[in-house]
Amino acid sequence: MSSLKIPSRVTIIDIADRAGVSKSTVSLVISGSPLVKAETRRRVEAVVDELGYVYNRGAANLRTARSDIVGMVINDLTNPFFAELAVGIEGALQGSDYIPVIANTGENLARQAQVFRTMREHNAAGVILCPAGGTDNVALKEITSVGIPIVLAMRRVAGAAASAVVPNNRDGAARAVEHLARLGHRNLAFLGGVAAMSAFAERSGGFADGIARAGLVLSPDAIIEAPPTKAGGAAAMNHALSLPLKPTAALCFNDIVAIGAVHALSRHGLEAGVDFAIVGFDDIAEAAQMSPPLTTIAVDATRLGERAARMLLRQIEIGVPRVETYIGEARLIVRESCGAKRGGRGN
Amino acid sequence: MSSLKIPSRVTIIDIADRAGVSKSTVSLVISGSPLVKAETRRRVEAVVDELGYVYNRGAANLRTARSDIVGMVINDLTNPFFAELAVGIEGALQGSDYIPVIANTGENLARQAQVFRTMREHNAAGVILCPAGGTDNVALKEITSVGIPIVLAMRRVAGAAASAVVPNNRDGAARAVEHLARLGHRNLAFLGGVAAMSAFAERSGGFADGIARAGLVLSPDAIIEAPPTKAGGAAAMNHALSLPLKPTAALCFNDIVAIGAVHALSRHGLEAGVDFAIVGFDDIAEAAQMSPPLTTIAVDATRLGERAARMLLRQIEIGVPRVETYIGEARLIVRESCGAKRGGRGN
DNA sequence: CTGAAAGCGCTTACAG
DNA sequence: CTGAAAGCGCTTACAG
Repeated sequence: MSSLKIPSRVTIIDIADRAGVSKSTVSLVISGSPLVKAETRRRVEAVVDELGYVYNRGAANLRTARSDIVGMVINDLTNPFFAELAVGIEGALQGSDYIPVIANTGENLARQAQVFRTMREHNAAGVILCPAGGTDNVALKEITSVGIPIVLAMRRVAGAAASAVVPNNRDGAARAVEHLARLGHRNLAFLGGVAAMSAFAERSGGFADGIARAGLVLSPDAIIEAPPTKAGGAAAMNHALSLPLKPTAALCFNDIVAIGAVHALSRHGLEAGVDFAIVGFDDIAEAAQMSPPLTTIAVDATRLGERAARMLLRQIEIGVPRVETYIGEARLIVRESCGAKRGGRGN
Repeated sequence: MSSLKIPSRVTIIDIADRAGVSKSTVSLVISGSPLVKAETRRRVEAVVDELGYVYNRGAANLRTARSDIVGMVINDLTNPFFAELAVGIEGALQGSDYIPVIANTGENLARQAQVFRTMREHNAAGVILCPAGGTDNVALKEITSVGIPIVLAMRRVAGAAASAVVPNNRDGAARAVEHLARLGHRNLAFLGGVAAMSAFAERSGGFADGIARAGLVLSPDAIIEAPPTKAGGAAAMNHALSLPLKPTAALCFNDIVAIGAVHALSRHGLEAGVDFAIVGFDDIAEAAQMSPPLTTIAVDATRLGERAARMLLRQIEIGVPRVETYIGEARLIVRESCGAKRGGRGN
């Protein structure tokens, strides 16, 4: 039972005393300044090792009025899609001088506002935001008005002149519809998502594009809003199946919705990929594992996260606010839920 | 194009000047001290609002030699299981005075050491660690020796007197084996995981317990190590199927390994739950979605994360190092991959 | 109840 | 090439 002694922190003054130099010199050594004579540097470094000195970033940050904290503010971390995005962000920040503080807003605007304030109290160098549904331009002002760079990820904010990294939702959705049309489907539905999310407008817009391109007509009740959850997906599918002109295929707002839709289907005695074609969106890990494997639009969340982080880093570096947009690709991944592998509609 | 002016930070001095008090008084108001006269408080608060003052936590932390940063150091954030754990931790930290800095070590010890250093440079108030495989007691010293509380999550570190929050791996594994034995299996394998991980010792140990309790004999080559990945799971299953005494059932180190094992099975023309019984471990979200739905041991990652965070918060509060352990429950969830729903072995 | 003063651990012109 | 000094934005005894 050695009583563990907690040594009070070693500072540059301790180093200076021991090495017989001033703390200015120690500071220069630590920051790698070329001004310091090699011999002096060596002596100081020896003492640094000897005393087990640890740099105090908080003190340095205060002095320089900078910060090495970056906010990673995610709308829903329980969705594996956003978790992947977070992994990408974290990965791209490794090796940079910044560390990510993470916050899960759970689509809650009040919580998001709290988080913004915390970021400011910490003088965050920048923020990557997957905005909670309903986030508006004035909410972002809390961050942008003080010159903190912000990069939106996955979702945009209406009317905001903010940088963003998003997949090509519109194009991806249109391609999914074309694929379904090629398989012979004439009556399609778009399931899930709510209008408050920018991705909904883009994906359902692409759905409409695809319908038009395929020379089909867009039925007004073909677009069925529902929360982007499994339950929402199931509800939307139930609604679709009750329609007078019953669709034979659906593009879902995201993979989670698609999972719910597949469940609802089977509760009706219908099998996805055989009796009804389903296409998801995102390509989360589960998509390939589920039964039947889900045809979906892959957007590569990890890569989008990396992009967002790199964009933020660049903006922090240049120091002046700047609006950039990166549109990532959205690729159709054909698996079995659309029925393509079984030669089209099974009925 | 209004050129956006970035106002230099408003400080308590600005508030003091404007309110006609000293900065000491402003500080007292901000910290909610009861000493301040109500009238003075009101005046100061009005100015705080008027000037849009934002508290500078970095400055306060420097002065008080405290910090509100907590490290969340995760071995593999791409595994949805650990992502769920992270969600639990973050959730429990909301409303506390601490914010989580996240780092994904990717099972890399060098990276983990780097992260520890960063935590010290930030004077972290505490650390929640899912240790990278192979982490030893001396690695933890970097954190513990300076009195920073640490809570291990999911994995222990051999010989370390550190607090930990772990599921009852041993018991869960034993129960899985009993279940399999009840279904008629006599020849079982344990697939995946490597000895460097404490969970491997515990889960494979529980496997052995279960074998003994069922009155079976533990074949020396029944425990097949492999990386805890899909590829590892597939490799382990291939190996198992090449054994002279071919097993008819397997407990897998975790669900990811189980997914790989199921794939390998189908490449051999075998179906999980029909030709071969599979049980996973963890109960990640995919487990219920996959085909066949995976029988597994649920450990409730989110709740374990919450527990770990609350334990850490308590330790930070009491201020003196203390070793506690929380053992979470591990419940058998019977789905289809074990064949129970189809009446035992299908052959 | 309020203010003056010291100090947390750094960095950065400025002198020499 | 190195040191003395000022200061980042707070908190906290201490006096009054």
